[in-house]
Amino acid sequence: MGLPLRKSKVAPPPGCPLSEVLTLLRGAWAPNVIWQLSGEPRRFGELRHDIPRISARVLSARLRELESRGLVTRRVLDTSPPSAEYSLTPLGRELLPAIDALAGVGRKLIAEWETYGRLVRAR
Amino acid sequence: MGLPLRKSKVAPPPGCPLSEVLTLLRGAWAPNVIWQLSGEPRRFGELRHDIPRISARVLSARLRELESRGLVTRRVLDTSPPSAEYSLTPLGRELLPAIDALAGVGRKLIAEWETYGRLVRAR
DNA sequence: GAATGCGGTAACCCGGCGGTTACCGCATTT
DNA sequence: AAATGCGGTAACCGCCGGGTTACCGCATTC
Repeated sequence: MGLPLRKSKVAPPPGCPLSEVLTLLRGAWAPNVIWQLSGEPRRFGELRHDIPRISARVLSARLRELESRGLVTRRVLDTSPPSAEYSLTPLGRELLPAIDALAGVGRKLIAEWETYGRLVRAR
Repeated sequence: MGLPLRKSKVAPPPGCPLSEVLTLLRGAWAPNVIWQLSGEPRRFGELRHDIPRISARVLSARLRELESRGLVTRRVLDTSPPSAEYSLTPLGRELLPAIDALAGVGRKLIAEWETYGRLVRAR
């Protein structure tokens, strides 16, 4: 016989908060950009240089996304040719511990995959 | 004059760990699936029911992904028609604190967006 | 015997994301 | 005068991720 459905006890949506913040990290290169900004402010060209395979198009997109969500500030420098400097806002910095936590799990995942031969094929 | 390039001081890649774990969370509905599994084990139909708009195709894909990475176990129950039960592995459970941290930031983000009228348009 | 519910899988299709290329104005360099 | 570097943007384009639909075998229910 089939089993009766058990109703979920956890809150209906994970709350959008998780999804919201994941949309920010989901775009290509987003984590790398944030990571690069975790230290000193960096200019567009520096970011391009430090994330070698990123395209200007996407870098620009990511930065403007993050800026519009209040995680990153853009400051135009009075140089010529004009250059721009990006840095994390305090709000943006709050992501760092969470990112560290994720990275920690990532390390464990990788270690585990290596010890017990990798069954991983998918993806 | 243009500024001289400053070289990045942070490790070249964020280490793949972050990227690795984000690939797991990046697929549609992945966070919701994990969240639902954070309590008791759940069956396929229950998951479909509790994540109303997910399609069977994607639910199946996410579960097999997570299983192949060692985050989820699948147990076939001896009932008829046969049913399957999914639960988080210990490794999978390690994600939960990190996810909580992200959700925490998510809540702050949302709060902030609401207090200071939302400039958010993108995405 | 037909319909229903279980746990999926296969095929099709469409939109959007991201890579590539070309181009912008401006100031310095050659 | 031409080329270079800065910080981008616009247009084009291909791919694949996810939604939709159809279908599977099996056992119980009507």
